[in-house]
Amino acid sequence: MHPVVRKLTLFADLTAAEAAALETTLSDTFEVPAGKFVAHEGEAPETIYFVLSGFICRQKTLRSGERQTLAFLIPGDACDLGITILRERDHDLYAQTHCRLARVDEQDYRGLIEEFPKIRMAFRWSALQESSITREWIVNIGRRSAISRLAHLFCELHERMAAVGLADGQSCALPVSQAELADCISTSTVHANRILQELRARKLVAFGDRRLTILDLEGLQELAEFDGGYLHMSARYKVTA
Amino acid sequence: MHPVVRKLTLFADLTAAEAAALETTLSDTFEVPAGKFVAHEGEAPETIYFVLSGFICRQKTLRSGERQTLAFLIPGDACDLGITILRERDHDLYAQTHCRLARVDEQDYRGLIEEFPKIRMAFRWSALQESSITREWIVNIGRRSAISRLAHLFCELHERMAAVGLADGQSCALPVSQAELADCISTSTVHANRILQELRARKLVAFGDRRLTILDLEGLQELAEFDGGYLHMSARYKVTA
DNA sequence: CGTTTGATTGACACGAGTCAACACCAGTGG
DNA sequence: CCACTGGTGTTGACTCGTGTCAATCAAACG
Repeated sequence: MHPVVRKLTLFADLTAAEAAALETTLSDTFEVPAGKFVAHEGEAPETIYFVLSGFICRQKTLRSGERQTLAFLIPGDACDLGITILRERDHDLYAQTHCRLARVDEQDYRGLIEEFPKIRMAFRWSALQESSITREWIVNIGRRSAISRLAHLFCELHERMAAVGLADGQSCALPVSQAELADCISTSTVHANRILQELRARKLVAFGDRRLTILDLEGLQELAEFDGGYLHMSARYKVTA
Repeated sequence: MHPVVRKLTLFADLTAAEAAALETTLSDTFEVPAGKFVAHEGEAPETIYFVLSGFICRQKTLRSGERQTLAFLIPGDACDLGITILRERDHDLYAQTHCRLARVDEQDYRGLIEEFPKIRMAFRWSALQESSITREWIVNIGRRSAISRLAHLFCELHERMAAVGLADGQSCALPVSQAELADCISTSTVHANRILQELRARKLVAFGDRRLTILDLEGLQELAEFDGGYLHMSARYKVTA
């Protein structure tokens, strides 16, 4: 199934017609090699992007050169709906891995959601979910210990990957270096390494070879104080009408 | 001028008809005493709120009882546009001060933005601004020292207050205890106190009596590495058509 | 007036950053 | 085929920013 269809299906069942229209709108795709920026802070946003495969990071870089990752965008995620009304981007989009993206211009997007209100609702849900995740990152970075932060990040990413069918049991792709994990949880690289070793030593996760495997989900969630409610992915939200 | 009109005017000049329609839609107002929760995590969101006066905080509380503030909502700010499609709120809304809010239900909001596309655009801008602020908080908490964090928070709040006409020169209301500042910048109360004293000693700000006064804006911004671009408030964005 | 809330201060502990070195591996070019 | 390179992971030693605990003080309040 198309990754974006799969994602939106978490909120609402789409008809064949809706899915087809969505795929048509997303037909202008392109690839980005790992390590490239898709867009830079300060640029004028021209189009909306959707992630079809690979990992995209939102991030900012400080004057000191330190980086802070703001979000992971995984296949199915929309990227900056509605942003075209802004004059400048406020952060960078970075291709963590080789990615395939779809480029959609505002007109086509508008046309799509006007014709299919359920798709509009689903995108609205997706945007609310992203806001919620961003807020949870504030809590994570602000109030949890480094080891809990990393545990929480792992819980979130695995749950999101699983939700769009990209997890293999308790394992999913996570093609991220330890330095990049550190940029997510706001620690130094060295400390991220030590924390990761601690998680391994506690037999909570295995991480390496660009994959994350959760060995003890309950233990990990307990350590992270993870409650997936903020992801708003429970089937209860489903709109079928 | 009505605070919400004032806020949206930062993005687009509203006609008299648009302003009037907006005010009509926002006519169902109510008050909340300081210290009360407007809404709790886990509740089903029924309506959208708008802040007419006072300060509202988004926040989450951890099991340990520690709190993390996620955002300040000041007069003119919309609160959770579109949230009614979610099953549960993912965080609390807390009245920092005595507040006057407007309650708008989804139908009325929908009607308003369908009739006035410019208002829809302006709310969209407002939502994008809030997302951007949330991301900047991640950078702030994650990558800046405690003193820079507090300086940055002060820069942001003053600029936002000034933008909606609620600053008196370099001074604005900031009815927040030091413990609450600590909840914003993710430090302990004790450390927030020491940091604040440091800012005072450096003659950068005066803070007390529920007011913030910036004594040296350049120095404060320098310390905070503050660049207001992320607020997307430059007049360049104005839509007059 | 007691009581309470918020601000302030000092002493001490500890989590996390920094710096530096080293191991490992995949390329890459001679 | 081997030396060289750069990126990534790992480790140890040391430093320092912040948290914690506890006490004191001021102002607000019933």
